[in-house]
Amino acid sequence: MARRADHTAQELKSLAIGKGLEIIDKQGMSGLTARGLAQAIGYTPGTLYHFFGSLDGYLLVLSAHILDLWHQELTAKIKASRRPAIHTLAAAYIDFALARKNRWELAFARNYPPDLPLPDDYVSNMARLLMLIDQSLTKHEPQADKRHRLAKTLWASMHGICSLAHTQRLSYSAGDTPEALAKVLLELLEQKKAVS
Amino acid sequence: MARRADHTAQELKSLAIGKGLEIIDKQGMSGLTARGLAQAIGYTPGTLYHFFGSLDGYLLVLSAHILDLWHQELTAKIKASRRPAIHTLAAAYIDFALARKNRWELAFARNYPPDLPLPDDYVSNMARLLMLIDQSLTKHEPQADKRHRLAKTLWASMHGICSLAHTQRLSYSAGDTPEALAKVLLELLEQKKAVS
DNA sequence: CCAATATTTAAACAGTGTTTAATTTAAAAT
DNA sequence: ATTTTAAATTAAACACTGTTTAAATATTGG
Repeated sequence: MARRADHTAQELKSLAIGKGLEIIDKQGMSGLTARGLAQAIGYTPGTLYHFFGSLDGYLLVLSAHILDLWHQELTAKIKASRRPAIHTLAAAYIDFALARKNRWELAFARNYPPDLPLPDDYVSNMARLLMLIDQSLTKHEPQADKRHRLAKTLWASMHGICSLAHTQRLSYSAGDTPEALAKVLLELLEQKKAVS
Repeated sequence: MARRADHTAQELKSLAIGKGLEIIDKQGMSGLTARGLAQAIGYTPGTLYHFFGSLDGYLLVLSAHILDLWHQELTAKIKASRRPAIHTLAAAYIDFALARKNRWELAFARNYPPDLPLPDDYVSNMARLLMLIDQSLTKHEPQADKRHRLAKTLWASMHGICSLAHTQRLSYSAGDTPEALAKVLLELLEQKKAVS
């Protein structure tokens, strides 16, 4: 058939994204299967493959959407807070990774086959998040190229802290919580300020 | 049967670990299946389940072995090098994560069901690696509890850098390689020294 | 030698992502 | 208005996965 006239191509994609987000929030990554998702939106797996190419293709579109939602939240939080943006961002990253770990796992930690190209939306939404960090570091590093690299380093470091927490590799003994480690990291950053 | 007398229980376990390492090096994680491994050592999947409980159980034993091998390498490298140990360790971590990415992925990045307890060997071997970092930081932070937390933070940061590189989320544009980011991280550490 | 226990296997179970070919529908062309 | 043409949809099968089961086989201790 051409489409069933129930939904346009765009409607169907939105439907799949919305329902997928719901499933992931409730059941985690392992609860999201091609058959399950297809049934939940009233279609069959073949239709998903027709529009998204593969389950990984679909997950990358969903990831881009998650990054977009989160970027909106973050900009609002930065505006609303009186703390330095870099502290707001660090706290928000940890909160996201722990409180919405299923979204975090999909958007930040999932591993895809290397030949599958990342969609433009995913790449640009990720770059936009990195820019938030970059902008919060103007006082620590005025030089643009150095600042950009510093932003990437801090982003990767926060990611590592949350990644180890997520995979149970961070023993919380002696109060070594993700928050505590992030504090150590930001203190290193502050001392840089004091020197330069 | 009781065992076939081909191998004792210990021999069979060693056989499975050795062959699994070989498979992972050559074919990556996706190449290591219960059926494939069983056939490669001349047994059937049930035997693996008898000794390891589950495939995840087996993979954790294999991970502990990988950590052990790598700890030996690192101690040798530190002894052989005249550079500060922390620099040797950072370079070695990146080298391991990139040049032997399949081993790194299994030992450091794989996610297990939260109810499955990590074997003692795995936990202690991981702690031993962390101790190497800790020991290399005595000049940066003489106070033991603070130093331990600093070690964890640096370890997590290096892990994050390699994790993002592994999952293709680190655009290498502008020369932002894992090595370059590690350099930024270590510079932050050096400036701490200058202050305290 | 027999009974108890440990090991091993074949087979089935319940799923997974994906591909195929056939079918249905809508839109475009005549 | 009718016939092409193309797109969307489905059911079914394919080729795997990890895991469980029950039966069969060996080895060990009595």
